[in-house]
Order: sequence, then structure tokens, then C-alpha cells
Amino acid sequence: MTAEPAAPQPRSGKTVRLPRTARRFQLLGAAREVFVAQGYHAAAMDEIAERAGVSKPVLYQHFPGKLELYLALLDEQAHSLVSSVRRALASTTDNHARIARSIAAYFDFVNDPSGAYQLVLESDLRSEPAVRKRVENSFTECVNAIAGVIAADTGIAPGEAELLAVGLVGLAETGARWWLVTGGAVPKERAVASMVELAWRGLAGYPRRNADSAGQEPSPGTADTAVTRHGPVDI
Amino acid sequence: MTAEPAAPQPRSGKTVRLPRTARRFQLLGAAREVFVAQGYHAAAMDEIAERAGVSKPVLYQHFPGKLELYLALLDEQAHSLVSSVRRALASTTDNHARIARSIAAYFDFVNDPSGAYQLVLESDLRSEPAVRKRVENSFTECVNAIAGVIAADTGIAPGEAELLAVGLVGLAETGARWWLVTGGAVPKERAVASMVELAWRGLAGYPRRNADSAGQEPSPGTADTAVTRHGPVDI
DNA sequence: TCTGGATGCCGATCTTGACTTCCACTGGCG
DNA sequence: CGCCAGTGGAAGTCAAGATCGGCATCCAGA
Repeated sequence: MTAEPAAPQPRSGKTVRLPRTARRFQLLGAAREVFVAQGYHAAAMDEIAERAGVSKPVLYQHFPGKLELYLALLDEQAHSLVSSVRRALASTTDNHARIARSIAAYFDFVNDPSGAYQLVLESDLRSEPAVRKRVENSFTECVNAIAGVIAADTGIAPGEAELLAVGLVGLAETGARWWLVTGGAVPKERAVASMVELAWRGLAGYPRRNADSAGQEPSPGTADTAVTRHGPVDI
Repeated sequence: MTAEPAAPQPRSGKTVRLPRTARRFQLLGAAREVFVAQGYHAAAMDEIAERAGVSKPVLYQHFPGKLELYLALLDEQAHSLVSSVRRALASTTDNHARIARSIAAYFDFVNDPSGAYQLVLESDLRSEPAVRKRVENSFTECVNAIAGVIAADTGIAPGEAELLAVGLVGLAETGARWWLVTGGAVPKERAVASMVELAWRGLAGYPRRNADSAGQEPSPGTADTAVTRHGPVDI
């Protein structure tokens, strides 16, 4: 999914000639590194070109400008996140597992070694309408996907389901980012399990349209058993 | 809390002379408007000065530079948010009310007509370490405040409580911002109540150290009654 | 193998926009 | 009446996005 430049800088004298497609792919990789490390504004086209081992005009032969280059990367990551969440929801009909896998999807998205999640979740440049539109769209699509499942499987009104989905996405997003900045102080599975527990307890309290016993919570046990009651979360 | 310039532009010929404190206060107000409307990068010192009805050198006599001006506003808002959350937690010992008021605090923070919440929650310029530090600090302080309450009132380990607090903050933050962009399609109280419901159900499942009945959830009713069972949320 | 065209690439430069500062002016105050 | 803090117009400085003309490299066809 993420373009990896063959070598950071083939600085040995001259630049090798590359076919157009390959060069574009490499430029995207270099741009991703710089944008992630510096943010949009601090990133310089000079540095992107240098990182790719080419000169600036080459960059402008592949992309009309800095913004378009950024948007290409943003689209790439936004689609990646949305499709991950959709896959998580479609991978099972067990709603607890759906939540667990969706939250895990956020953690995995954030955990990508390239750090490209920042383009979607921590973008500067929300002042730019095109960027704002894409960020909000990806968020909304995730919300709608989750809200759809909630509304379909419970008697909750669509508007209410949407609100809950927003809360869940916020929980997953923030939890994932927090877990990342702590640098793995707690294992990922543990953090995911906590978020799932928090989320599921909330969802489980609502009545289910198909009245099976899963929606009915027994009185809570001890803290330890409560946290691990559903067992470890598998991807 | 937010400085309101007496008039956007006292464009009547000459600028009135103001005592230093008042001038600074007015400059902060003008700067807040411009930074909120345009973001840090798109904002121009020219426009801030013009908005305040003074010339640029005056601006630089009160603030060393654009960054310091921005940081002053950022501090202002970050402290506002943190103290609101702290106040909400300290205003009662009823944990359900604590959650409700804390979440409401996020909604109120976001709902400020000045839109200054953007400085904390949607700042471009996270690439700047000073900014990142302040944003993360305010987040962490909110998390710690909530985690402290959780850990104190339950048997949950501090690390686990911190994770839950992160989830709650993310839920509140994202919910509030979502509610704002929808432009009041649903009433604020309704949105807050949904977030509270989602959050509380999760928290309520955990055992309470002081075993009073508030932590024990009865079996859920219908969707409508479930949402409003706790009654409307008062500030 | 030779050749003409096309493609890829670069050094150097232009241009813009925004932060910052210099110097003269003005109006109140001792 | 003279001082001076506050003020403004305008210029300085600089970083960074965008571009122009020319050189090098590769490939198809005779």
C-alpha cells in the first residue's frame, strides 16, 4: 500500500533514468516521508525532490503542485482507513467481534511504520477546503458504516445510531493515537481490549431487535473478570 | 474569557490611544478572530493589525512574533478547557453526573461563538514543538483528571483507568466536534445525552469500590427509555 | 551500426507573499 | 514650549513554490 523508495538517495553521481510510472511511485514515497515527518507547511518541495534523488522540475512534471501531491497521498490513506473499517464490519456477523475488529483496525492503521495515518488524523491544512472535505468524508464514511450496522441490528433510530457511531469512532481514533504516542507502554492487545470493553458495554446495554441473550448484561463481576470476560481480541 | 474588541475597526480617521493592557487585550481579540477564521498559516499579521485598527509595529511591541501571539491564545483556550473539565469533575460526587457534566463541558467548549476551540482541537502548526506540547498537555491533563476519579472510585488499576479516560475524552471531543459541524441538526442536550449514555453504560459495568446502587444497571428497557432514563443532563 | 526523435532530467532563476524593522510624524503632558 | 511615547507608511529580508532553456539518455528503424 505504501510506496517505498528503493533507496533514500541514490546520490552516486547521476540519477538513474526511470520510467514515468516508477518515478511517480518513488516520488510519492519520498513525499509521504517528508509530509509525515514535517507536516504540510513545514515540508519543502526541495526536500521531497532531494529525498527522491531528483531535482525539483521532475517533481513538477509529475504533479501540478504541492497541494495536488499532498492530496494524492491523503486519498491513498483515507481510502485505506475506510476500507479497513468496512472490512472489519463485513468480516463477521457477531457484533462484539465487529466492534473489536473495527477498533483494532484503527490501531493497525495508526501503527503503520510509515506514520502516514497523520495525513488523515492529524493533518495541518484543514483550512484548505479540498483537504477538509477528504478528511471529513473518510470520517463520515466510517461513521455511516458503523451506524448502518447498529441501526440494522437494533431498534435504535438512525439518528441515534449515528451519534453512537460518532462516539465509537472518536473513542477508537483517540485511543489508537494515544496508544501510539505512549510508545507501546501497554501492549496493543491490552489497549484494544480496554477500548472494546468500554465501547461494548455501552452498545450491549441497548435492546436488540433480535432478542437473543447477548444484549442482556448480567450484573458485573470483578474488575479482572470484567476486562477479560470476552476473551482476548483476535484480529 | 474571550476578549472582544470594542469595535472590529474604529476606522474613524485616527486610532485612539489606549493604555498598554487594554491595547494588548484588544490585539488578542483581533488575533483570535483571524487565527480562528484562517488558521495559523493563512493568517497574516497585516490582517490582525488591520482588524484591531492599528499598524503592524504596534503588534510587534506587544508580542515578539506571530508564534508567541498564537501561543498566548492557545494557552488561554487550553487552560479554559482543562479547568472546565476539572470543574465538572469537582462539582459533584455522583459519578454519572460527573461524566455528564464533563462531556457537556466539551460541547460547551466547542460551542463558544468565537470558535476558539479550533486553536486547541484543530490547530495547524502541530509541527511546532511548542504548540504540540501545549495541545498534548491539555489533553493529558483532562485524561489524568478523569482517570484519577475513575481510579479513586473503583478498583480499576491506574493504567487501565487511564486507558478508559482516553477513550472517554476521545468520545467527548469527537462527539462535540461532530455535533458542531452538523450545525445543531440535533439539540445539544440530545447529543450530550447520547454520548453520556454510551460512556456511562461502559463505566457502569465496572464494579464500584463503594458498593452503592448507582453502579448497578438494571436490565435495559426500550431504546427511547434507555436514552432518557437518566433524565436530561443539567450543566 | 548509424541517426533522428522522444523522453527524462537538471542548474539556475524568477516570483510571490509574509514576517519584521527603520524612520519620520503627531498629540498629549510637564 | 519642548519632550517623548505611541503610531504609521514603506522598505528590507527571506523562505519556498514554480519555471525555462539546454543537456543526456534511450530506442526504433534503415
